[in-house]
Amino acid sequence: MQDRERRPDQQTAASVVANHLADLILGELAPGSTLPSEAELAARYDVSRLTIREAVKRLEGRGLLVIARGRKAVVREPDGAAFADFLTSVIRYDPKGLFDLVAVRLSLEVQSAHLAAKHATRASLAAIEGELQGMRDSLAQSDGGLSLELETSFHAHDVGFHEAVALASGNRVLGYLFEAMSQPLREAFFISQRGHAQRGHTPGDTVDAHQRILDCIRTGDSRAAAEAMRLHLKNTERDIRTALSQLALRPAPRE
Amino acid sequence: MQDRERRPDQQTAASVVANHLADLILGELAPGSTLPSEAELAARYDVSRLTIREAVKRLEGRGLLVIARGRKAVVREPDGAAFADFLTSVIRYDPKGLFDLVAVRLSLEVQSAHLAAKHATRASLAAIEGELQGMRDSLAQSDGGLSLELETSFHAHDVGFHEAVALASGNRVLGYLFEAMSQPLREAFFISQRGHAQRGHTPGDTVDAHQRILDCIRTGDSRAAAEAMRLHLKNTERDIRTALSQLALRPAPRE
DNA sequence: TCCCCACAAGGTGTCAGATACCTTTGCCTC
DNA sequence: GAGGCAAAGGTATCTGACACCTTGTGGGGA
Repeated sequence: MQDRERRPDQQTAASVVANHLADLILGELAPGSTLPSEAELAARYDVSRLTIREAVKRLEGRGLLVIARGRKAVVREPDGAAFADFLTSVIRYDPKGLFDLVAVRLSLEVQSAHLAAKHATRASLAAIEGELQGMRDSLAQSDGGLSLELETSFHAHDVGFHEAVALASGNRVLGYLFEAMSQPLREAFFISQRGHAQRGHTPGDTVDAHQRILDCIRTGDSRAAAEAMRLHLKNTERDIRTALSQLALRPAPRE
Repeated sequence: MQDRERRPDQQTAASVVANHLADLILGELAPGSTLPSEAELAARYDVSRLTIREAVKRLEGRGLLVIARGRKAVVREPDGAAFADFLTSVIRYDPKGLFDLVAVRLSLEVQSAHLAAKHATRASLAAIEGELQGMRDSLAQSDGGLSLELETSFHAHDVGFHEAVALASGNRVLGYLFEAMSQPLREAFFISQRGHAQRGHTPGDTVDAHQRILDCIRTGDSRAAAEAMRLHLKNTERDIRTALSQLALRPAPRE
Protein backbone atom coordinates (compact mmCIF):
# COMPACT_ATOMS: atom_id res chain seq x y z
CA MET A 1 0.00 0.00 0.00
CA GLN A 2 1.18 3.49 0.65
CA ASP A 3 3.49 2.63 3.47
CA ARG A 4 5.99 4.83 1.74
CA GLU A 5 7.84 6.56 4.48
CA ARG A 6 7.07 10.23 4.65
CA ARG A 7 10.07 12.43 4.88
CA PRO A 8 9.79 15.28 7.35
CA ASP A 9 11.18 17.29 4.45
CA GLN A 10 7.64 18.18 3.47
CA GLN A 11 8.56 21.79 4.06
CA THR A 12 9.98 23.71 1.18
CA ALA A 13 13.15 25.69 1.47
CA ALA A 14 11.20 28.93 1.25
CA SER A 15 8.97 27.80 4.12
CA VAL A 16 11.92 26.99 6.31
CA VAL A 17 13.46 30.38 5.66
CA ALA A 18 10.14 32.15 6.18
CA ASN A 19 9.50 30.44 9.49
CA HIS A 20 12.99 31.09 10.70
CA LEU A 21 12.82 34.73 9.76
CA ALA A 22 9.38 35.03 11.37
CA ASP A 23 10.76 33.69 14.64
CA LEU A 24 13.62 36.12 14.37
CA ILE A 25 11.33 39.06 13.74
CA LEU A 26 8.87 38.18 16.48
CA GLY A 27 11.54 37.27 18.95
CA GLU A 28 14.51 39.53 18.59
CA LEU A 29 14.19 42.20 15.95
CA ALA A 30 12.50 45.37 17.10
CA PRO A 31 9.98 47.11 14.85
CA GLY A 32 11.75 49.60 12.62
CA SER A 33 14.96 47.63 12.34
CA THR A 34 16.04 46.32 8.96
CA LEU A 35 16.67 42.85 7.64
CA PRO A 36 19.93 42.04 5.87
CA SER A 37 19.84 42.40 2.11
CA GLU A 38 18.45 39.61 -0.03
CA ALA A 39 21.91 38.72 -1.26
CA GLU A 40 23.29 38.41 2.24
CA LEU A 41 20.34 36.31 3.42
CA ALA A 42 20.76 34.08 0.38
CA ALA A 43 24.37 33.49 1.31
CA ARG A 44 23.54 32.92 4.97
CA TYR A 45 20.82 30.32 4.32
CA ASP A 46 22.68 28.90 1.32
CA VAL A 47 19.71 29.25 -1.02
CA SER A 48 19.18 31.37 -4.09
CA ARG A 49 18.06 34.95 -3.90
CA LEU A 50 14.73 33.92 -5.38
CA THR A 51 13.95 31.65 -2.46
CA ILE A 52 14.72 34.49 -0.08
CA ARG A 53 12.40 36.74 -2.05
CA GLU A 54 9.52 34.33 -1.79
CA ALA A 55 9.99 33.89 1.92
CA VAL A 56 10.15 37.63 2.43
CA LYS A 57 7.06 38.18 0.28
CA ARG A 58 5.14 35.77 2.43
CA LEU A 59 6.16 37.65 5.55
CA GLU A 60 5.12 40.87 3.88
CA GLY A 61 1.72 39.30 3.28
CA ARG A 62 1.54 38.43 6.95
CA GLY A 63 2.13 42.05 7.78
CA LEU A 64 5.49 41.47 9.44
CA LEU A 65 7.59 43.42 6.97
CA VAL A 66 7.42 46.53 4.85
CA ILE A 67 9.26 46.26 1.57
CA ALA A 68 10.10 49.16 -0.71
CA ARG A 69 12.11 49.31 -3.84
CA GLY A 70 15.75 50.13 -3.36
CA ARG A 71 15.60 49.74 0.38
CA LYS A 72 16.07 46.87 2.75
CA ALA A 73 13.06 45.22 4.30
CA VAL A 74 11.90 46.92 7.50
CA VAL A 75 10.30 45.12 10.44
CA ARG A 76 6.80 46.43 10.80
CA GLU A 77 4.95 47.49 13.88
CA PRO A 78 2.10 44.98 14.21
CA ASP A 79 -1.31 46.35 13.28
CA GLY A 80 -4.76 45.08 12.53
CA ALA A 81 -4.36 44.89 8.77
CA ALA A 82 -3.91 41.14 9.02
CA PHE A 83 -7.49 40.66 10.19
CA ALA A 84 -9.08 42.96 7.69
CA ASP A 85 -9.10 40.38 4.89
CA PHE A 86 -10.60 37.82 7.16
CA LEU A 87 -13.43 40.06 8.30
CA THR A 88 -14.04 41.31 4.79
CA SER A 89 -14.46 37.76 3.57
CA VAL A 90 -16.92 37.03 6.35
CA ILE A 91 -19.06 39.97 5.27
CA ARG A 92 -18.95 39.14 1.61
CA TYR A 93 -19.97 35.55 1.97
CA ASP A 94 -22.92 36.33 4.19
CA PRO A 95 -25.17 39.41 4.02
CA LYS A 96 -26.10 38.95 7.64
CA GLY A 97 -22.38 39.07 8.38
CA LEU A 98 -22.45 42.86 8.29
CA PHE A 99 -24.74 43.07 11.28
CA ASP A 100 -22.88 40.31 13.05
CA LEU A 101 -19.79 42.43 12.68
CA VAL A 102 -21.59 45.56 13.86
CA ALA A 103 -22.76 43.67 16.93
CA VAL A 104 -19.27 42.47 17.75
CA ARG A 105 -17.89 45.93 17.28
CA LEU A 106 -20.47 47.29 19.67
CA SER A 107 -19.36 44.86 22.33
CA LEU A 108 -15.69 45.67 21.87
CA GLU A 109 -16.20 49.41 21.84
CA VAL A 110 -18.25 49.29 24.99
CA GLN A 111 -15.36 47.57 26.66
CA SER A 112 -12.95 50.09 25.16
CA ALA A 113 -14.91 52.92 26.74
CA HIS A 114 -15.04 51.06 30.01
CA LEU A 115 -11.29 50.54 30.10
CA ALA A 116 -10.52 54.00 28.74
CA ALA A 117 -12.33 55.55 31.70
CA LYS A 118 -10.00 53.60 33.95
CA HIS A 119 -6.70 53.94 32.13
CA ALA A 120 -6.84 57.08 30.00
CA THR A 121 -3.79 59.31 30.27
CA ARG A 122 -3.69 63.03 29.71
CA ALA A 123 -2.29 62.45 26.23
CA SER A 124 -4.96 59.96 25.21
CA LEU A 125 -7.69 62.24 26.54
CA ALA A 126 -6.25 65.06 24.45
CA ALA A 127 -6.31 62.80 21.39
CA ILE A 128 -9.98 62.00 21.92
CA GLU A 129 -10.76 65.66 22.52
CA GLY A 130 -8.92 66.61 19.34
CA GLU A 131 -11.05 64.31 17.21
CA LEU A 132 -14.21 65.64 18.80
CA GLN A 133 -13.08 69.18 18.02
CA GLY A 134 -12.42 68.08 14.47
CA MET A 135 -16.02 66.94 14.19
CA ARG A 136 -17.19 70.34 15.49
CA ASP A 137 -14.96 72.18 13.03
CA SER A 138 -16.28 70.20 10.08
CA LEU A 139 -19.76 71.06 11.21
CA ALA A 140 -19.01 74.75 11.78
CA GLN A 141 -17.69 75.15 8.25
CA SER A 142 -20.96 74.05 6.75
CA ASP A 143 -23.77 76.52 6.22
CA GLY A 144 -26.85 74.53 6.86
CA GLY A 145 -26.20 71.47 4.70
CA LEU A 146 -23.13 69.27 4.73
CA SER A 147 -21.20 69.07 1.49
CA LEU A 148 -19.80 65.68 0.54
CA GLU A 149 -16.34 66.90 1.40
CA LEU A 150 -17.32 68.07 4.86
CA GLU A 151 -19.36 64.94 5.36
CA THR A 152 -16.24 62.91 4.66
CA SER A 153 -14.20 65.02 7.05
CA PHE A 154 -16.86 64.70 9.74
CA HIS A 155 -16.93 60.95 9.29
CA ALA A 156 -13.14 60.69 9.43
CA HIS A 157 -13.06 62.47 12.79
CA ASP A 158 -15.93 60.30 13.98
CA VAL A 159 -13.95 57.16 13.25
CA GLY A 160 -10.88 58.84 14.71
CA PHE A 161 -12.74 59.47 17.94
CA HIS A 162 -13.59 55.81 18.33
CA GLU A 163 -10.09 54.76 17.45
CA ALA A 164 -8.68 57.16 20.03
CA VAL A 165 -10.96 55.62 22.64
CA ALA A 166 -9.79 52.14 21.69
CA LEU A 167 -6.18 53.25 22.04
CA ALA A 168 -6.91 54.98 25.34
CA SER A 169 -8.12 51.68 26.74
CA GLY A 170 -4.51 50.60 27.03
CA ASN A 171 -5.48 47.19 25.61
CA ARG A 172 -3.50 46.68 22.45
CA VAL A 173 -5.62 43.82 21.20
CA LEU A 174 -8.67 46.07 21.30
CA GLY A 175 -6.79 48.63 19.22
CA TYR A 176 -5.84 46.05 16.61
CA LEU A 177 -9.34 44.67 16.42
CA PHE A 178 -10.82 48.12 16.05
CA GLU A 179 -8.48 48.93 13.21
CA ALA A 180 -9.23 45.65 11.48
CA MET A 181 -12.98 46.14 11.75
CA SER A 182 -12.88 49.73 10.58
CA GLN A 183 -11.92 48.79 7.08
CA PRO A 184 -14.80 46.48 6.21
CA LEU A 185 -17.24 48.66 8.17
CA ARG A 186 -16.14 51.94 6.64
CA GLU A 187 -18.90 52.10 4.06
CA ALA A 188 -21.53 50.94 6.48
CA PHE A 189 -20.70 53.65 8.99
CA PHE A 190 -20.51 56.25 6.28
CA ILE A 191 -24.04 55.61 5.11
CA SER A 192 -25.13 55.55 8.72
CA GLN A 193 -24.94 59.34 8.51
CA ARG A 194 -27.68 59.29 5.89
CA GLY A 195 -29.79 57.08 8.09
CA HIS A 196 -29.13 59.41 10.99
CA ALA A 197 -30.68 62.29 9.06
CA GLN A 198 -33.51 60.14 7.75
CA ARG A 199 -34.49 59.33 11.29
CA GLY A 200 -34.81 63.03 12.04
CA HIS A 201 -31.54 63.58 13.86
CA THR A 202 -28.85 66.17 13.21
CA PRO A 203 -25.06 65.85 13.15
CA GLY A 204 -25.13 67.97 16.29
CA ASP A 205 -26.79 65.08 18.08
CA THR A 206 -23.86 62.89 17.11
CA VAL A 207 -21.42 65.43 18.51
CA ASP A 208 -23.39 65.55 21.75
CA ALA A 209 -23.32 61.77 22.06
CA HIS A 210 -19.56 61.77 21.66
CA GLN A 211 -19.22 64.60 24.14
CA ARG A 212 -21.10 62.57 26.73
CA ILE A 213 -18.79 59.62 26.17
CA LEU A 214 -15.73 61.80 26.55
CA ASP A 215 -17.09 63.39 29.74
CA CYS A 216 -17.60 60.01 31.33
CA ILE A 217 -14.12 58.85 30.36
CA ARG A 218 -12.60 62.04 31.68
CA THR A 219 -14.27 61.74 35.05
CA GLY A 220 -13.24 58.10 35.23
CA ASP A 221 -16.78 56.79 35.49
CA SER A 222 -16.22 53.55 33.63
CA ARG A 223 -19.75 52.25 34.03
CA ALA A 224 -21.30 55.42 32.65
CA ALA A 225 -18.76 55.57 29.83
CA ALA A 226 -19.65 52.03 28.77
CA GLU A 227 -23.35 52.81 28.88
CA ALA A 228 -22.93 56.04 26.91
CA MET A 229 -20.97 54.18 24.26
CA ARG A 230 -23.54 51.42 24.13
CA LEU A 231 -26.37 53.87 23.62
CA HIS A 232 -24.49 55.73 20.91
CA LEU A 233 -23.64 52.57 18.98
CA LYS A 234 -27.15 51.20 19.29
CA ASN A 235 -28.31 54.40 17.64
CA THR A 236 -25.69 54.02 14.94
CA GLU A 237 -26.84 50.49 14.29
CA ARG A 238 -30.41 51.75 13.82
CA ASP A 239 -29.07 54.43 11.47
CA ILE A 240 -27.41 51.78 9.35
CA ARG A 241 -30.56 49.70 9.17
CA THR A 242 -32.58 52.75 8.22
CA ALA A 243 -30.14 53.83 5.52
CA LEU A 244 -29.91 50.31 4.09
CA SER A 245 -33.65 49.85 3.96
CA GLN A 246 -33.99 53.22 2.24
CA LEU A 247 -31.33 52.27 -0.28
CA ALA A 248 -32.66 48.85 -1.10
CA LEU A 249 -36.30 49.63 -0.47
CA ARG A 250 -36.24 46.44 1.43
CA PRO A 251 -38.92 45.89 4.04
CA ALA A 252 -36.80 45.98 7.17
CA PRO A 253 -38.21 45.09 10.55
CA ARG A 254 -38.78 48.25 12.55
CA GLU A 255 -37.31 48.48 15.97
CA MET B 1 16.40 51.05 -22.69
CA GLN B 2 12.87 50.48 -23.79
CA ASP B 3 10.95 50.88 -20.60
CA ARG B 4 7.98 48.61 -20.68
CA GLU B 5 5.05 50.28 -19.10
CA ARG B 6 5.41 53.44 -17.07
CA ARG B 7 3.40 53.08 -13.93
CA PRO B 8 2.77 56.52 -12.51
CA ASP B 9 2.47 55.19 -8.99
CA GLN B 10 5.05 53.22 -7.11
CA GLN B 11 3.07 50.03 -7.44
CA THR B 12 5.12 47.10 -8.53
CA ALA B 13 3.83 44.59 -11.03
CA ALA B 14 3.65 41.96 -8.32
CA SER B 15 1.56 44.28 -6.15
CA VAL B 16 -0.87 44.98 -8.95
CA VAL B 17 -1.32 41.28 -9.59
CA ALA B 18 -1.63 40.50 -5.88
CA ASN B 19 -4.27 43.16 -5.32
CA HIS B 20 -6.22 42.10 -8.35
CA LEU B 21 -6.15 38.46 -7.33
CA ALA B 22 -7.12 39.39 -3.77
CA ASP B 23 -10.18 41.24 -5.04
CA LEU B 24 -11.03 38.26 -7.17
CA ILE B 25 -10.69 35.85 -4.28
CA LEU B 26 -12.62 37.96 -1.81
CA GLY B 27 -15.29 38.89 -4.31
CA GLU B 28 -16.00 36.10 -6.72
CA LEU B 29 -14.07 32.92 -6.15
CA ALA B 30 -15.69 30.53 -3.73
CA PRO B 31 -13.57 28.84 -1.06
CA GLY B 32 -12.21 25.55 -2.33
CA SER B 33 -12.00 26.62 -5.95
CA THR B 34 -8.62 26.68 -7.63
CA LEU B 35 -6.65 29.45 -9.23
CA PRO B 36 -5.31 29.00 -12.77
CA SER B 37 -1.79 27.66 -12.96
CA GLU B 38 1.14 30.02 -12.59
CA ALA B 39 1.94 29.73 -16.28
CA GLU B 40 -1.59 30.65 -17.28
CA LEU B 41 -1.72 33.59 -14.90
CA ALA B 42 1.63 34.77 -16.22
CA ALA B 43 0.24 34.77 -19.73
CA ARG B 44 -2.97 36.47 -18.67
CA TYR B 45 -1.27 39.34 -16.82
CA ASP B 46 1.61 39.50 -19.28
CA VAL B 47 4.29 39.15 -16.63
CA SER B 48 6.78 36.42 -15.93
CA ARG B 49 5.95 33.37 -13.90
CA LEU B 50 8.24 34.65 -11.20
CA THR B 51 6.17 37.77 -10.67
CA ILE B 52 3.06 35.64 -10.37
CA ARG B 53 4.81 33.50 -7.82
CA GLU B 54 5.64 36.47 -5.66
CA ALA B 55 2.09 37.78 -5.79
CA VAL B 56 0.70 34.39 -4.91
CA LYS B 57 3.17 33.98 -2.06
CA ARG B 58 2.00 37.22 -0.60
CA LEU B 59 -1.61 36.08 -0.74
CA GLU B 60 -0.58 32.84 0.90
CA GLY B 61 0.95 34.90 3.70
CA ARG B 62 -2.32 36.76 4.02
CA GLY B 63 -4.10 33.48 4.51
CA LEU B 64 -6.16 33.72 1.33
CA LEU B 65 -4.64 30.75 -0.46
CA VAL B 66 -3.33 27.31 0.28
CA ILE B 67 -0.42 26.25 -1.89
CA ALA B 68 0.95 22.76 -2.18
CA ARG B 69 3.57 21.30 -4.41
CA GLY B 70 2.31 19.77 -7.62
CA ARG B 71 -1.15 21.23 -7.19
CA LYS B 72 -2.82 24.47 -8.14
CA ALA B 73 -3.41 27.11 -5.51
CA VAL B 74 -6.69 26.65 -3.66
CA VAL B 75 -8.83 29.47 -2.27
CA ARG B 76 -8.92 29.04 1.44
CA GLU B 77 -12.05 28.73 3.51
CA PRO B 78 -12.14 31.79 5.73
CA ASP B 79 -11.14 30.77 9.20
CA GLY B 80 -9.38 32.37 12.08
CA ALA B 81 -5.97 30.90 11.32
CA ALA B 82 -4.29 34.03 9.99
CA PHE B 83 -5.91 35.89 12.80
CA ALA B 84 -4.67 33.37 15.37
CA ASP B 85 -1.22 33.66 13.92
CA PHE B 86 -1.28 37.36 14.46
CA LEU B 87 -2.62 37.15 17.99
CA THR B 88 0.11 34.70 18.85
CA SER B 89 2.65 37.22 17.68
CA VAL B 90 1.02 39.90 19.83
CA ILE B 91 1.40 37.72 22.89
CA ARG B 92 5.00 36.93 22.15
CA TYR B 93 5.77 40.51 21.41
CA ASP B 94 4.35 41.80 24.65
CA PRO B 95 3.88 39.80 27.89
CA LYS B 96 1.00 42.05 28.87
CA GLY B 97 -0.62 41.05 25.58
CA LEU B 98 -1.76 37.78 27.13
CA PHE B 99 -4.02 39.53 29.60
CA ASP B 100 -5.18 42.00 26.98
CA LEU B 101 -6.28 39.01 24.96
CA VAL B 102 -7.95 37.39 27.95
CA ALA B 103 -9.85 40.62 28.60
CA VAL B 104 -11.07 40.82 25.02
CA ARG B 105 -12.11 37.23 25.07
CA LEU B 106 -14.10 37.83 28.22
CA SER B 107 -16.01 40.60 26.53
CA LEU B 108 -16.76 38.52 23.47
CA GLU B 109 -17.82 35.47 25.42
CA VAL B 110 -20.15 37.49 27.61
CA GLN B 111 -21.84 38.69 24.47
CA SER B 112 -21.91 35.14 23.11
CA ALA B 113 -23.75 33.96 26.21
CA HIS B 114 -26.12 36.92 25.96
CA LEU B 115 -26.97 36.17 22.33
CA ALA B 116 -27.05 32.43 22.85
CA ALA B 117 -29.78 32.86 25.45
CA LYS B 118 -31.81 34.66 22.81
CA HIS B 119 -31.10 32.58 19.74
CA ALA B 120 -30.13 29.08 20.84
CA THR B 121 -31.85 26.27 18.98
CA ARG B 122 -32.59 22.82 20.28
CA ALA B 123 -29.56 21.50 18.39
CA SER B 124 -27.16 24.09 19.72
CA LEU B 125 -28.41 23.54 23.27
CA ALA B 126 -27.78 19.83 22.83
CA ALA B 127 -24.24 20.59 21.66
CA ILE B 128 -23.52 22.67 24.75
CA GLU B 129 -25.05 20.01 26.95
CA GLY B 130 -22.91 17.35 25.28
CA GLU B 131 -19.69 19.18 26.07
CA LEU B 132 -20.76 19.67 29.67
CA GLN B 133 -21.47 15.96 29.93
CA GLY B 134 -18.04 15.29 28.49
CA MET B 135 -16.51 17.32 31.29
CA ARG B 136 -18.48 15.29 33.82
CA ASP B 137 -17.40 12.00 32.24
CA SER B 138 -13.73 12.98 32.32
CA LEU B 139 -14.14 13.79 35.98
CA ALA B 140 -16.00 10.59 36.80
CA GLN B 141 -13.25 8.42 35.33
CA SER B 142 -10.68 9.85 37.68
CA ASP B 143 -10.21 8.37 41.16
CA GLY B 144 -9.33 11.31 43.29
CA GLY B 145 -6.63 12.95 41.22
CA LEU B 146 -6.78 13.87 37.57
CA SER B 147 -4.24 12.16 35.35
CA LEU B 148 -2.65 14.28 32.65
CA GLU B 149 -4.71 12.44 30.07
CA LEU B 150 -8.01 13.09 31.83
CA GLU B 151 -6.94 16.63 32.54
CA THR B 152 -6.45 17.13 28.82
CA SER B 153 -9.83 15.59 28.05
CA PHE B 154 -11.52 17.75 30.66
CA HIS B 155 -9.89 20.83 29.22
CA ALA B 156 -10.90 19.90 25.67
CA HIS B 157 -14.54 19.65 26.68
CA ASP B 158 -14.23 22.92 28.59
CA VAL B 159 -13.05 24.70 25.46
CA GLY B 160 -15.69 22.84 23.48
CA PHE B 161 -18.39 24.16 25.80
CA HIS B 162 -17.33 27.74 25.19
CA GLU B 163 -17.10 27.19 21.46
CA ALA B 164 -20.58 25.66 21.43
CA VAL B 165 -21.90 28.75 23.21
CA ALA B 166 -20.22 31.01 20.65
CA LEU B 167 -21.80 29.01 17.83
CA ALA B 168 -25.18 29.06 19.56
CA SER B 169 -25.10 32.85 19.52
CA GLY B 170 -25.89 32.73 15.81
CA ASN B 171 -23.25 35.38 15.21
CA ARG B 172 -20.69 33.94 12.82
CA VAL B 173 -18.10 36.60 13.54
CA LEU B 174 -18.16 35.66 17.20
CA GLY B 175 -17.61 32.04 16.27
CA TYR B 176 -14.64 32.85 14.07
CA LEU B 177 -13.11 35.17 16.62
CA PHE B 178 -13.51 32.58 19.34
CA GLU B 179 -11.76 30.01 17.18
CA ALA B 180 -8.96 32.42 16.41
CA MET B 181 -8.39 33.33 20.04
CA SER B 182 -8.56 29.77 21.29
CA GLN B 183 -5.30 28.79 19.70
CA PRO B 184 -2.99 31.34 21.32
CA LEU B 185 -4.89 31.05 24.61
CA ARG B 186 -4.82 27.28 24.73
CA GLU B 187 -1.82 27.00 26.98
CA ALA B 188 -2.97 29.81 29.20
CA PHE B 189 -6.34 28.18 29.81
CA PHE B 190 -4.73 24.83 30.34
CA ILE B 191 -2.55 26.09 33.14
CA SER B 192 -5.56 27.90 34.55
CA GLN B 193 -6.64 24.48 35.83
CA ARG B 194 -3.53 24.40 37.98
CA GLY B 195 -4.31 27.82 39.32
CA HIS B 196 -7.86 26.74 39.94
CA ALA B 197 -6.65 24.01 42.26
CA GLN B 198 -4.03 26.22 43.84
CA ARG B 199 -6.76 28.65 44.82
CA GLY B 200 -8.56 25.87 46.66
CA HIS B 201 -11.23 25.05 44.08
CA THR B 202 -12.14 21.70 42.59
CA PRO B 203 -12.93 20.73 38.98
CA GLY B 204 -16.46 20.17 40.25
CA ASP B 205 -16.73 23.91 40.84
CA THR B 206 -15.90 24.47 37.19
CA VAL B 207 -18.59 22.06 36.11
CA ASP B 208 -21.09 23.85 38.34
CA ALA B 209 -20.18 27.22 36.83
CA HIS B 210 -20.77 25.86 33.34
CA GLN B 211 -24.04 24.29 34.44
CA ARG B 212 -25.27 27.68 35.66
CA ILE B 213 -24.41 29.25 32.32
CA LEU B 214 -26.23 26.53 30.44
CA ASP B 215 -29.29 26.85 32.67
CA CYS B 216 -29.52 30.57 31.98
CA ILE B 217 -29.16 30.05 28.24
CA ARG B 218 -31.79 27.34 28.25
CA THR B 219 -34.33 29.48 30.07
CA GLY B 220 -33.59 32.35 27.70
CA ASP B 221 -32.50 34.72 30.46
CA SER B 222 -29.89 36.58 28.44
CA ARG B 223 -28.94 39.00 31.19
CA ALA B 224 -28.32 36.22 33.70
CA ALA B 225 -26.44 34.16 31.12
CA ALA B 226 -24.11 37.07 30.41
CA GLU B 227 -23.52 37.64 34.10
CA ALA B 228 -22.87 33.95 34.77
CA MET B 229 -20.36 33.86 31.93
CA ARG B 230 -18.69 37.02 33.18
CA LEU B 231 -18.30 35.61 36.67
CA HIS B 232 -16.90 32.35 35.38
CA LEU B 233 -14.34 34.03 33.14
CA LYS B 234 -13.28 36.46 35.83
CA ASN B 235 -12.52 33.43 37.97
CA THR B 236 -10.60 31.85 35.15
CA GLU B 237 -8.57 35.00 34.73
CA ARG B 238 -7.67 34.87 38.40
CA ASP B 239 -6.72 31.21 38.00
CA ILE B 240 -4.33 32.13 35.21
CA ARG B 241 -2.72 34.86 37.27
CA THR B 242 -2.33 32.51 40.20
CA ALA B 243 -0.83 29.74 38.09
CA LEU B 244 1.57 32.13 36.37
CA SER B 245 2.81 33.62 39.61
CA GLN B 246 3.29 30.11 41.04
CA LEU B 247 5.28 29.12 37.98
CA ALA B 248 7.42 32.18 38.29
CA LEU B 249 8.11 31.44 41.94
CA ARG B 250 8.87 27.77 41.55
CA PRO B 251 9.59 26.84 37.95
CA ALA B 252 8.73 23.16 37.60
CA PRO B 253 9.86 21.11 34.60
CA ARG B 254 7.06 19.98 32.38
CA GLU B 255 6.56 16.26 31.94
C1' DT C 1 -12.01 -9.29 -14.18
C1' DC C 2 -9.45 -6.80 -10.91
C1' DC C 3 -5.45 -4.97 -8.77
C1' DC C 4 -0.94 -2.98 -8.92
C1' DC C 5 2.78 -0.63 -10.92
C1' DA C 6 5.07 2.23 -14.17
C1' DC C 7 4.92 6.12 -16.94
C1' DA C 8 3.48 10.54 -18.84
C1' DA C 9 1.50 15.09 -18.17
C1' DG C 10 0.86 19.04 -15.70
C1' DG C 11 2.19 21.70 -11.49
C1' DT C 12 5.06 23.86 -8.25
C1' DG C 13 9.99 24.51 -6.15
C1' DT C 14 14.44 26.12 -7.00
C1' DC C 15 18.51 27.54 -9.30
C1' DA C 16 21.62 30.78 -12.26
C1' DG C 17 22.63 34.94 -14.68
C1' DA C 18 21.30 39.54 -16.35
C1' DT C 19 19.15 44.06 -16.84
C1' DA C 20 16.37 48.09 -15.27
C1' DC C 21 15.39 51.32 -11.91
C1' DC C 22 15.18 53.31 -7.22
C1' DT C 23 17.56 55.11 -2.81
C1' DT C 24 21.22 56.45 -0.36
C1' DT C 25 25.55 58.41 0.18
C1' DG C 26 29.47 60.83 -0.47
C1' DC C 27 32.37 63.47 -3.34
C1' DC C 28 33.02 67.47 -6.13
C1' DT C 29 32.19 71.84 -7.90
C1' DC C 30 30.87 76.58 -7.31
C1' DG D 1 28.82 75.80 3.05
C1' DA D 2 25.27 74.50 -0.24
C1' DG D 3 23.72 72.26 -4.15
C1' DG D 4 24.21 69.01 -7.76
C1' DC D 5 25.97 64.78 -9.73
C1' DA D 6 27.65 60.10 -9.96
C1' DA D 7 28.67 55.68 -8.00
C1' DA D 8 27.28 51.98 -4.92
C1' DG D 9 24.05 49.07 -3.08
C1' DG D 10 19.38 47.34 -3.21
C1' DT D 11 15.11 45.69 -5.07
C1' DA D 12 12.02 44.47 -9.34
C1' DT D 13 11.72 41.71 -13.08
C1' DC D 14 12.88 38.68 -17.08
C1' DT D 15 14.55 34.36 -19.51
C1' DG D 16 15.59 29.63 -19.45
C1' DA D 17 16.22 25.32 -17.30
C1' DC D 18 15.83 21.38 -14.25
C1' DA D 19 14.13 18.71 -10.12
C1' DC D 20 10.42 16.78 -7.75
C1' DC D 21 5.57 16.12 -6.52
C1' DT D 22 0.63 14.85 -7.65
C1' DT D 23 -2.68 12.90 -10.48
C1' DG D 24 -4.55 10.23 -14.12
C1' DT D 25 -4.08 6.52 -17.34
C1' DG D 26 -2.92 2.36 -19.50
C1' DG D 27 -0.57 -2.08 -19.59
C1' DG D 28 0.78 -6.34 -17.40
C1' DG D 29 0.19 -9.89 -14.01
C1' DA D 30 -2.68 -12.67 -10.57
